[in-house]
Amino acid sequence: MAVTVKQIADELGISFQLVSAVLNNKNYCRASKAKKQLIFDTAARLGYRPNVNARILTGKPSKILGVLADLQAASPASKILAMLEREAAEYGFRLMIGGFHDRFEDIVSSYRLLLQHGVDGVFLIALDDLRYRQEAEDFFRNEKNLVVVRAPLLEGHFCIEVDLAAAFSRIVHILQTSGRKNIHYLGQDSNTYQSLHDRATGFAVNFPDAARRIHYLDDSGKIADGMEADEFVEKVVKPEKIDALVIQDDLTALYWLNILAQHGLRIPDDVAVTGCNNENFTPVTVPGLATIDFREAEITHLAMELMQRSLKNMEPETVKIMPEFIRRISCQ
Amino acid sequence: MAVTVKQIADELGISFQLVSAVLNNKNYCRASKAKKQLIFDTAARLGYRPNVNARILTGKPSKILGVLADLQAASPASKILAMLEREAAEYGFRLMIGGFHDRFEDIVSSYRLLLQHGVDGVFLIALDDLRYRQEAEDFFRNEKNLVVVRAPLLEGHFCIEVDLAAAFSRIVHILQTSGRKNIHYLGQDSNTYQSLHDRATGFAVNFPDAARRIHYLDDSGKIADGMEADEFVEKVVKPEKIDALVIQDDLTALYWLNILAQHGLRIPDDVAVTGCNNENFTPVTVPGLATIDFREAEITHLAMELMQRSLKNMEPETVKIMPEFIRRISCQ
DNA sequence: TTGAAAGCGCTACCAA
DNA sequence: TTGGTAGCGCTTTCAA
Repeated sequence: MAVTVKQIADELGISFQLVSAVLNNKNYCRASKAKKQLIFDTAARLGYRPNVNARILTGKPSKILGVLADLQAASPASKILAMLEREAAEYGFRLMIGGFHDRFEDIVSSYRLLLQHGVDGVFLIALDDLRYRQEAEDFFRNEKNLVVVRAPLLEGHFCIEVDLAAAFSRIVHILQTSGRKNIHYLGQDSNTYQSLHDRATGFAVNFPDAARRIHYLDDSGKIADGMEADEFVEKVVKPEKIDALVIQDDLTALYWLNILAQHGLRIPDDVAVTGCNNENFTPVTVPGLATIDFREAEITHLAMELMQRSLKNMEPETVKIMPEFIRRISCQ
Repeated sequence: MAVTVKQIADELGISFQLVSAVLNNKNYCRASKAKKQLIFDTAARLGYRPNVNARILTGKPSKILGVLADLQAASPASKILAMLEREAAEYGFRLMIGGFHDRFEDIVSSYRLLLQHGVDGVFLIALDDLRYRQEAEDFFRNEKNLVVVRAPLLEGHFCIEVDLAAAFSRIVHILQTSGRKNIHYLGQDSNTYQSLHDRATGFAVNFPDAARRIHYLDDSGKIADGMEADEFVEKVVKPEKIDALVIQDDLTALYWLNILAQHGLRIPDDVAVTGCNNENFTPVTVPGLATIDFREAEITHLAMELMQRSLKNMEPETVKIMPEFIRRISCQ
């Protein structure tokens, strides 16, 4: 059995209330120095650990933060969770996970469960699905202490916006500056996922004729009109002299890196290639793959910062984070 | 403010005890059918959610499971966490995270904190560091409901052993069967990390002359004796006619895939290459990289299963999981 | 300088 | 078929 304040009190023949007051350094406690020391010592000796649930019950903050995250999503959500745990621990918070995937009802029930456990606040991470935007807006409207990370910006809440559109626009700019003349985009169609949508949008702002430069991929890796990757290289990339491919993510980029090489195109000499996500393998591809880093460390640091502000009842705000372009040989 | 049993009771002019008894379907409750229905309806209408902390305080299980995990570790820990969350949710459990990294004190304090929150049990995941083996053994000796996943097997606890040694031994066997004559191993030195140690050990059991077949890498990617990778290919791989390289992980394998290709060696014709971890990029390397899958789905399923048994006070046991070799072109 | 009392929301037993 | 009582461990106010 865990040690309680009462046991410490009994041990010393005093009241448990005094013990509590002393251990929490309460200003309403005027115990003598000697007695204080005695209490501290006994607590340490007995290995006293306050019962968090009892404390929460009296209305104190739980120091638990909920994390609503789509952990099945692409890698950044897991990365963020890992770093967030560290960050939260620094401020004395625990993380409780509420997973969801694909169904908005799961988000709702996960969120409710987190509240039942008395979490002080909740991070919403990587709710990337645009179909739930309105529902989320409605459901969370009156909730307190919600910090939204990489998800649809929610009115009235603290949000961190990872500006993928700007990042992709910047890639185009860099490619243009380094002399690329015919820059195209490869990625999945973006009606559903905000982060995919943003990438294509960011790419597009640079071109009046963006439509013909954007080639959508279907789930099997083919071009959306049914064309195989090989065919695409021979019938589109080569004849049209495409000299730069901006690709939605590193995994897809790695795939195309290889396809292009197999067709005799040299990277970056003939075609520059860029990816996104800064996956662990990008430094060791051949050639090293230029990519975009989300700056998860900054994101999680900021997320905790915003959570603190929220807990202090400060006014909600949206902060933009500019992902970092990591230049590597594939786009020299 | 959250709705309480008392509010429901007041609303209906009855006692809150009755409400509690009815809502929990207690056998000691003999309320009339009509009243029961009334209580259920009112609870639903008011959106009643029981306060978990109060419930825990009365001694009921918290339905919270702690996860002690090194989230900074290589990918499998994050994967396992994500899947474990799903699995736990199926059985009505929440997960609370206690991170640690590199310091055993962190494990201890994280563990204590989890206990303070009244977790029903704790998963210990990816404590890979052999230096802590003894400390862990001692510290956890008398703890209850600990399920150890992919970590040093702990006496007296439920453990899941991912048999990497067997998997690496099996790779060697497969390579031999398919005619490879001179199989070598590349990986980091294994004094500290159990999982690295296991790989080399599994490789070694097949050879009386294992020592000369194992080449340790230092942190910078060089061979431990200071030789550069390029040099190694020219001075060792080619002259010694090494025709298979078993490599500790996929990322390192990808690196060597490229090094070998740059030196004119064909894969798999001249040299077969295998990795480990089943990282997302292995299907799209050139050629596709043979690898080892930890079978995280089975691991997490089993982990929950063992946790349930532990909660039922069944006898601790250790279950082995055999990782799956995924054959791809790199080792045909 | 200290202790008694009340209360957080809930469960469970017992008496009516 | 129901309500009273007690108690989980803690915090805080108030009285001594």
